[in-house]
Amino acid sequence: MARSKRTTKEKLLDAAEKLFARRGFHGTSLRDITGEAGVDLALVNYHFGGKKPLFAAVLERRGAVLNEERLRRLAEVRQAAAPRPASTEAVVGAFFDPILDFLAHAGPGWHSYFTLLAWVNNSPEWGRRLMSKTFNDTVREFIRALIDSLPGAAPEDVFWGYNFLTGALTLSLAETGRLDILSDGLCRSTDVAALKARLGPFVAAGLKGLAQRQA
Amino acid sequence: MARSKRTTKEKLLDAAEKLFARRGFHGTSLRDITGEAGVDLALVNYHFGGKKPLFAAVLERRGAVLNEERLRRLAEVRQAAAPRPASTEAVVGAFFDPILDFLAHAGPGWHSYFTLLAWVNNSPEWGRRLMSKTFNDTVREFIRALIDSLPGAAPEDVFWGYNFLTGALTLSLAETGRLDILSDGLCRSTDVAALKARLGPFVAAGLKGLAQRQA
DNA sequence: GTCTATAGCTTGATAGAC
DNA sequence: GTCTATCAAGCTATAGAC
Repeated sequence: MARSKRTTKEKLLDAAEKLFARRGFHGTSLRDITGEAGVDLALVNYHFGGKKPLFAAVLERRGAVLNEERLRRLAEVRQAAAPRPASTEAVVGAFFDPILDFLAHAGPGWHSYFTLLAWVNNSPEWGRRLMSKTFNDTVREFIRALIDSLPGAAPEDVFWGYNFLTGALTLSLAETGRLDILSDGLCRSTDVAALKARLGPFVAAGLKGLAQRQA
Repeated sequence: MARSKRTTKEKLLDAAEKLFARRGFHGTSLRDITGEAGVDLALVNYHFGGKKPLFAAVLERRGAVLNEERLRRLAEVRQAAAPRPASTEAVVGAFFDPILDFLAHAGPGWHSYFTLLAWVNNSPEWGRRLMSKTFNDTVREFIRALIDSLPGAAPEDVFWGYNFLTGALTLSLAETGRLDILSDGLCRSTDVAALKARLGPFVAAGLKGLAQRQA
């Protein structure tokens, strides 16, 4: 969609997404956002009713799309494996690949959204309420699929494994640039292909190792 | 140390640590901090020179202690394995255990510090500069040990593996409570023993899986 | 729907008495 | 070292013209 044809609401959502991702909720002012969007300050309250509702709207806008794509891919890998359960690798792929594919091919808006998601997921202040609201149903479905894929695994181990999995993902999405410094430029935190090649294998192996551990 | 014998500087560091961990840098005001500490507002500038230097001082106070303990344990596991390199499991343990042991036994200050570390590590705004300054030397030593423990692994894989490892750790340290909700109370994100039993096995298995992946 | 103007408050920082 | 008092700037939100 051309820049000029975006509505005021979309301009505000795009600008807020970008700036909240970089500096968090408290580090971004409505003046920053309306300045970036090129619209008047008062329109935030007209269209969204305040700063917090704007923040929530940013999170929800792409959340539904992401959930839908994830569930579509999960159904796909389940069907391909039926009547056996889908493999751990396939389930993990259905969870990560929508994000990694959007990141690689779907423009800067999705990029900022994922950085923001990383920020929210790690925030004691926002993480529990906002992440749960948008993602719980989908995530529970994936955890069920993971449990099915790991015969003999204790559910507790899979819940903890999901926690590690999402931590590994979200730090990668935050793209702090720390990987670049630590590796002296050998790795780049913006290299989605390198991430995609490694995140799945790491996590699938980790989950399997966890499932086999002695209690 | 008794509460009354703490110096003003220590009171400010303790209060800042607690509040920055909960709401981040921009979400915490100097009035919040001096109120929590029970000291006058103007003393932040007298003792630290401003809000940002106070934030940096909070991060550095316990960083040196953590680095020292980590390196001590790394030397220990290396010596125990010599002349062979220490195992992946042992290196990963030397990296995680100081944090998990401090978390379980060393009081609320360390607890807040680790939550803050999780926040900083995932922050595009602060992550690169502040984490690198305090932790790069130690982390590079651990990555060297991981490479030695994984014969045939490409260094790129180990750098990415370190990224996943620290992501899994820091999301766990953030204690967002999301795990509790997702698991309907079966797991608690504050359960350090449960975390300690699972994080090492998950990460060691993940690193080994990554090292064996086809290029 | 958009804009101007501003209310009402909080922020980080500091000058200066003690 | 500590405290009072205050400043200039920034903040969210809103009333009201257009």
